[in-house]
Amino acid sequence: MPELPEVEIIRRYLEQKLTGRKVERVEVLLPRMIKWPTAGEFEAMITHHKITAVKRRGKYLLLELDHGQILVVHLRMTGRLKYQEDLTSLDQYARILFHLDEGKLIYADTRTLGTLYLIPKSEISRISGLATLGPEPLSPEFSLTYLRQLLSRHKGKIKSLLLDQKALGGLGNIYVDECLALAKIHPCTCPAQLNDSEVQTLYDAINEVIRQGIEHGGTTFRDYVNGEGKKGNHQNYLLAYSRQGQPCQFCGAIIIKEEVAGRGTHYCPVCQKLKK
DNA sequence: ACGAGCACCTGTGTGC
DNA sequence: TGCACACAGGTGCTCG
Repeated sequence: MPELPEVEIIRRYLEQKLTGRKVERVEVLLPRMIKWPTAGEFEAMITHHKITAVKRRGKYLLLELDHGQILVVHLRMTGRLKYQEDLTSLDQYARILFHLDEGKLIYADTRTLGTLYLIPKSEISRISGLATLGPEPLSPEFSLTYLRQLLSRHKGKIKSLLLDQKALGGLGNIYVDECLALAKIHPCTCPAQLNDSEVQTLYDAINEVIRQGIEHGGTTFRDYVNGEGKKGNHQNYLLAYSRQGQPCQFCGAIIIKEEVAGRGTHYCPVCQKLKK
């Protein structure tokens, strides 16, 4: 479900609500959500500890605790992390409950594909997806030079490169389609074929799409809600994603959907022509 | 190095 | 109405 903008929106809200809170009790309702350590150890090691910071890397949320352990959460497709004052309206798919000294933190997940870890800060690189995460849009590490080098080395399709978290941390299927639509690049384009001005356009598009996604509170189709349980607004601003059959905002041609890199892919066949 | 296929799960929308 | 099937904001594995 959530990509970088959605996770960042959740982080910002949870940071306000959770920083300084103490965990008084943990209830793991579905033990297989916990990848490390065991569910029992997970409960015991978090209990009685304070949350000192709420951070994010790519699509991972990192809740730092006062004893040097970090609660790492990846929401995958349908995970939700919500703060609420009490349990009067508990999510039907609640999988883990954190009872705090003030309020509750709920991990809910419909498809249960999400992953949670508790790991010492110094060993965080044992989570392979985190260790190999590439630079994020809007960060200093994501420079034009970096993107240019990335593109020159990759032999596959541009879409699969942008989805690769080792290349770039935080983009997912929605925002990749949006970046390519804004930059007017066909998803099957061979990255090395892009000229300097197209690379610059793509670079700006990636940053702009992510910036707007955050500004609009993320994109909600069905499951995504922010830390407060509310939907995002960016679905109202999309250029391509889920707009198949509707007119392109730039030229009026009909947006099409087909499979690229194993994912449903939406683009304008006129603006985003494949260069040969 | 890359793509394809599958696995992990559950819910929803579609067509018959 | 019921059933079967495709598909879904992600990632990691195997295989060729």
